[in-house]
Formats: sequence, C-alpha cells, structure tokens
Amino acid sequence: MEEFTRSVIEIIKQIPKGRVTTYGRISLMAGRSRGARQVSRILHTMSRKYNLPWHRVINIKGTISLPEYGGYYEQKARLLSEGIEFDEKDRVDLKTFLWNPGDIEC
DNA sequence: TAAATGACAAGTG
DNA sequence: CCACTTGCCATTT
Repeated sequence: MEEFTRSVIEIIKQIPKGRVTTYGRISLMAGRSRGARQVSRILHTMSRKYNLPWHRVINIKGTISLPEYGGYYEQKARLLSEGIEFDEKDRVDLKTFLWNPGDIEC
C-alpha cells in the first residue's frame, strides 16, 4: 500500500470523538496539498475494512458530502450522537468542532 | 489511450 | 448564501 494512503488511514483513526476534520486537512497532514479527492476515495473504499470513523470527515464548508440517498442521514445521526451540532443550514461550525491536534483551548 | 467520474477546494459574481 | 468555474488526480469506463 502507498505511504500516503497509510498515513491517511492513521490520521483518520486519530480523530477524537466529538470532533470533525476535513478532506483537505487530512490530505495536508498526510503530506499532500492537493489530495482531498484521494482522501474521499480512500474513505469510500477502505472505511469499512479498516474500521475508520468515516463520519467525522466533512468538507471545508462544514457540510456533509454524502448524498441523501447514500449515507447522509446516518452520518448526521452519528455526529449528533457525539454532541456535534448543526445550524439551520445543516452546517457544522468548524471554529468549534474542528479537530485541532495540539488542542489550543482557552 | 482518451474520456468520464468523484464522500474536494478555492475563486468569482 | 447560492450558482458556476477552474484546478486537481487516482480510478473506472
């Protein structure tokens, strides 16, 4: 398996419960500035096999990328059960819930 | 081998 | 905020 793929899987496994991160961020952490689409592909194909917290990954707009006919509701339900909130336009506030390794609290 | 595809992102109006 | 465009790149057709 490719190094990039392995890194992506390791990073996703480290996302703590109750936080989210984005495709592009994962790609950056794994060492690629433009691999967001590859991250989405990895999630789509490997999340079950590697038991990944796939629901903690959303897009940069703070919305769920899955279509309503393909997992959207399950992802939202899983996030809600972890305490993540959605606004009236189904967006997550990244300022509040984005995973920050290093944890800069007040 | 070329064209289409996709769980993305950033820019523009 | 929405709609649309451009850049991206591995995988599928």
